[in-house]
Amino acid sequence: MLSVEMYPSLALGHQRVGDCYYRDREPPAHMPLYPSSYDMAAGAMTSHPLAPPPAPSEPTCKGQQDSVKMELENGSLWKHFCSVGTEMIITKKGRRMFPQLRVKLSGLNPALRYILLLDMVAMDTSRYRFQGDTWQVVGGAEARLPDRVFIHPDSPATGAHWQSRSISFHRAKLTNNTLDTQGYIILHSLHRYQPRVHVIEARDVLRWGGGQHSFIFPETQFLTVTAYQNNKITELKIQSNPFAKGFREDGMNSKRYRTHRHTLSCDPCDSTELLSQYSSSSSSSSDLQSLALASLPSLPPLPESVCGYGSNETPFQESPLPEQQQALDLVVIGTTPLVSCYVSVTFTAGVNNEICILFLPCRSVTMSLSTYNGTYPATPLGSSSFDPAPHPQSSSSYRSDPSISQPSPTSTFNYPSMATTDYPSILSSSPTLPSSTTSPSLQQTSFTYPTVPISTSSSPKPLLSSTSCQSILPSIPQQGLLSPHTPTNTSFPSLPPPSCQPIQQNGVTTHSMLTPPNQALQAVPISNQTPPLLVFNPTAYPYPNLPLSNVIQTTPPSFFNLSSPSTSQSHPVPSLPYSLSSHSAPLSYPFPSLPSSLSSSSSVQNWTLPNVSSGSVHSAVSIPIPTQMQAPSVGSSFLPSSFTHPPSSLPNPVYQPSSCSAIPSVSVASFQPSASSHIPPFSLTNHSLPPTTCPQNQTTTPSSYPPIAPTEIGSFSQFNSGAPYLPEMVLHHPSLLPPLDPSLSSCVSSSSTPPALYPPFSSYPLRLCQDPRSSFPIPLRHMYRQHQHGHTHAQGSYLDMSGRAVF
DNA sequence: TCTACTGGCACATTTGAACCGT
DNA sequence: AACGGTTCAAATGTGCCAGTAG
Repeated sequence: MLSVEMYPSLALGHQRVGDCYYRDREPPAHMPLYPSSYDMAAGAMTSHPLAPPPAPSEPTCKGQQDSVKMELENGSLWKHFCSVGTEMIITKKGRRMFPQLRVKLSGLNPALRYILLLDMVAMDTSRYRFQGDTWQVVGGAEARLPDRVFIHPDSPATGAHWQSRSISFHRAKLTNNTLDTQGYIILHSLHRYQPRVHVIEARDVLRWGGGQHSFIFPETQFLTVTAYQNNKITELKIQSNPFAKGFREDGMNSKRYRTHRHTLSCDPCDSTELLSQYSSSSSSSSDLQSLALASLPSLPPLPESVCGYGSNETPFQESPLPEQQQALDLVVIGTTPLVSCYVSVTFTAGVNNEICILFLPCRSVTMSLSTYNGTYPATPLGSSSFDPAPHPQSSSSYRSDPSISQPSPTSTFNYPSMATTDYPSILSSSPTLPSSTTSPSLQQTSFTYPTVPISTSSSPKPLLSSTSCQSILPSIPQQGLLSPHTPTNTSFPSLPPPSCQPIQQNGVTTHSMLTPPNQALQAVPISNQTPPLLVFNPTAYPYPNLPLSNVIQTTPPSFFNLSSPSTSQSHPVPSLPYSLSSHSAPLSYPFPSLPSSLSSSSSVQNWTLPNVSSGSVHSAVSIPIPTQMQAPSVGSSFLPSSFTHPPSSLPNPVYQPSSCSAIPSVSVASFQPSASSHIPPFSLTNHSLPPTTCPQNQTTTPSSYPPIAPTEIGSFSQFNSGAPYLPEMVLHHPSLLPPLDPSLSSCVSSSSTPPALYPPFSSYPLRLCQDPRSSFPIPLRHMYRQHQHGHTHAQGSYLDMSGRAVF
């Protein structure tokens, strides 16, 4: 299955934004771009600012670690929108994004499989309002919502597949329905978000956790709205989106036409005739409409395009790859095409001491990394988990370009005009977890949330001064030279430096996403250059047979492969019975990590859905975690009530999944791919990580880790037999990973272990949803539709990660 | 009263089944 | 019977707008 555990880093959710860097930048480049709202909130709550992480060191294998690059194909369109202020409609039923996120990948290993994910990162903790033609901060952000991730329907697919076509996330939908059951990405209205794309190496259908590359495109950030606020955006959308052709000036549903529709003096039949004259021609409807409208003397000439690109661009092109050809042999594991499923996985290591897997019905291809904690909002901050005060610095990321926007006394919010040069898209080109304490990806741990003055003022504050880049940094050493470790000051200078690329938000050193490439965060054109990799430390560990570019492996391959003597005994893991054909659509994949009774496809298909009302999840699969890693009190089963959400006092709960406590549980022991051509039962041998492998102490190189006896992976040609995966490679940056409670793990008991700033992390369930329409050998759209129209949830209710019934 | 949100509407596009001819 | 092309209807996507709720 999409073992979530296979993708622990994702479980981090928004907080991962901090690990996103412009890899082509030098040291300052790895400063976190944006802390998620969650991060911000967490930071605001904590009274124990994290110590700055060690100064990043130059990766020894820089350049080798990763050459994965991602380009935003429709970047020009995005930039147009960004220059105006991109708004995305969100509805209860879900709304697609436009412009759609269409990217091009390169640098992947053609033989390896990758999973592409899309998620949204809250850019700040503010709520906005469109006033006076500008966006202004009007208060604090809403409570954190369930983190959901959209899995590209092609996932998993080989690198060759991804690189051979443009990758479109046009099927991703945004919703403001917090109770959404379709798996759409849930967002708050009037909030700012930044789309983020993850490329995760999927070693096989059941295991994720290879190198992870996260990308963001600054120009793709947007504000969510339920109705367009800025007319310019509306015009842009109408001009650019084929679905909105009817609203174009030459369309039959245009304002102009509507206005005149009932007042037209001309005989409607005339227009009809005009249209009929061309009805048989190849003229587009727009052309016909134009002709029809042309007959209306009261209408002025119709502009071709508001921005000049609307007519030339084909913004709504589908991915070259027909959906039916797309492969999706990932999400369906354990079910038939007729039975799409939700997979909810919970990381409970350290607390519940087990990993629970929920198989739940679903109809979309999204994965929810439910780190949402319904109780989380209740924080020491008061009524809001977020700092209600508008953070000038938070908006600084939207630093307006003086050359583009006129200074406004009201400090209007202006999106920056995008530079002609593409921004580096890579935020985080690195393994999910840094293997070294110097890993840039851990920069987020440098978030030293200053005690931001909580303003209760209801007066709207300017989102951003159009004349200056606001930063909370008292002083920025130098443009582009601000170290991510620069001590932060809790004070917020009213007058930020004239220009500041590095922006610190709530103490989080970051860069303006809108920073022109030629500045501190100067980006290298994506298309032509391979930005230097700032990401990782040589301590990254290569997967077997992975090219050096992909060697960084800091993420446990899979939580599902938790090795534990007890686990192996109680839940024999069947060997993978299938080969990973590129686009095979597994109709019934036995679930290796499941008890034998549940491993069969039939069992999975008939899986009983959790009964929310009863407070128990019947379909949950609990995988005990090694005792030594267990928290003092561990639940024996996955129960809704067992979700131990981080206390509101947690400094930064979002990091918990990465906590040392979680890693040991993942104890990669069973993930030793070998040269052997068959897949043996997952070894459940518990490979306790020696103290030396403790993330906190991790400064050693891969070579320092004795290879673990490789296990046969099977027919995965991509797996190099010669390079066994080293579980110990899963390292954690001390500053990033919340140290385990000393009592929980010996590895954290060392003197070098920083004080435990985080309580044992709670569960971080992952919910996977599949869109049956994608890549199945047989058409599923019809079935999908039937489900949709039924408005019924025959699958039953299921428990969201927050413990509440979703449906 | 204002703001944000919702649902219905009309229009356009997409999708897939049905039909037809080879 | 199989295949390919065309047609058509339904589903879906989109912005607009009136109404509603807070």
